[in-house]
Amino acid sequence: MTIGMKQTQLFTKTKKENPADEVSLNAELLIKAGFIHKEMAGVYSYLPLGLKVLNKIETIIREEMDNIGGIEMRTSVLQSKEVWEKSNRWDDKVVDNWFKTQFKNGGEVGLSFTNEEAYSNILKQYVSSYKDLPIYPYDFKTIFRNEIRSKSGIMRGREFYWKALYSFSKNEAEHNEFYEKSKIAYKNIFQKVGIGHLTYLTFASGGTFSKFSHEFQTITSAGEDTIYIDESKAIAVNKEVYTDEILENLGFKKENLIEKTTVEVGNIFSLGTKFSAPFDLKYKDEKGEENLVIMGCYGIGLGRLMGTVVEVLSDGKGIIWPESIAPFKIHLLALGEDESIHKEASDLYADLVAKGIEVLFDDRHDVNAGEKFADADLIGIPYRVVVSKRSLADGGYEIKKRTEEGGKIVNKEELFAQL
RNA sequence: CGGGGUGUGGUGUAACGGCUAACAUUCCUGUUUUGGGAACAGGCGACUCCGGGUUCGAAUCCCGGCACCCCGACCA
Repeated sequence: MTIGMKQTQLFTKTKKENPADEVSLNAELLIKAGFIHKEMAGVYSYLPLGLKVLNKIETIIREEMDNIGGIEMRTSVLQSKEVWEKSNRWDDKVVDNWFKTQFKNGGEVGLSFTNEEAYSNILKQYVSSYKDLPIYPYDFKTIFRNEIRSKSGIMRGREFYWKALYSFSKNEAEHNEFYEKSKIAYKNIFQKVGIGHLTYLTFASGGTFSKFSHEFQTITSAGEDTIYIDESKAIAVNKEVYTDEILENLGFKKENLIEKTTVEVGNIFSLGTKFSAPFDLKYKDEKGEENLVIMGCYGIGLGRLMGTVVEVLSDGKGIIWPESIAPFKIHLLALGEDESIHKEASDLYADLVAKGIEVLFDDRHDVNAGEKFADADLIGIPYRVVVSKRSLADGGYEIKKRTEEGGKIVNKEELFAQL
């Protein structure tokens, strides 16, 4: 992973004007600050700074998935028609948001919009005994959905990057045990990326094999969901299952619930045998009897998560990245054209990189202090360190948190002691 | 997919049916400046989304298409 980056090498530039074709805050800020580029409606490229953030989110998720037994792999983007016909999800009448294309010989092929079929099909080759289970493979992958209408910047795209884990268990009890573990892992993830205080485990409609699924919903006006939160229990109910009967079953009291607009940043789902049955995914138990594998799926959209963080954490000047997923820890600014200042800043940059501290170095010579400050605020790196004539006269460098107004002067030792 | 709106230099905007499509920003040159998008001077950059039509004349009006945005529907 890149530790240091010089701004003279970073080709992106900040913009003063909001893009005319974006309304959502996340898209406005991320485009102005140079994190993403809009290719078309619902399709964005990640520029160097944006990719840094995405990679950090990916690392956090990977750690949590590995912690609960996840094992990473990567399924193909091009998907076989035959495989999807087994679960009856190839037909456009069943799934209407497929992106499909053709081989030269005329055969049809799909661009993956989810992974249940791919995993079931692959694991059919490897799972045959109770000794093979449980297993928890997962993907980071680009997914395509032919949405009729995309919206909200990177919160809902036609192409997006996600993590999908699938659990393969011997029985319900084993499945439930993992399902509960996954809830904790998910909570950790949202906590780590800085939106834990706004994110609620939410009961949502389940499907064929379970009464409920669980969503992780983050409070933001940019969201599309409505949930009812019980603060005392720190859990919520999605509007789609908000009925008197269900509230009673779950032990919610209506008068304790607060309605909020939220965005679904993750969800976990019990699949039962919905896919293992059509794929004939079975194992032999200790008695030699065949049983269907019990499955679950666990998804997080990384772009949406990144967009949500921006929606939730920003001010009038720009983005405020949590340190955990900021593109860099430090934004080092050299002010003025004086070569001695740039030499000093350049040495400090080298020291920071040598210590493994991630730093974006604004080494531009011909840019005013005010413009550098404005850029730093917009980009939103947690610590700003200024090297200038004034700071050197005062005895060192000025360090300031993005969230604070004033900075303070520190020498090199004090600076490193803080980081 | 229903309804509404918008397409003009890289970006953001302006222009009555009528002069060489204007302004700001970005970018380039130079001078000055360097702690909150600084100043001055000069310069580059546009098939006004595409295709038709009306007109002496179209960025402007009409028709068709495409793209983008918003509301709704939809959303393993």
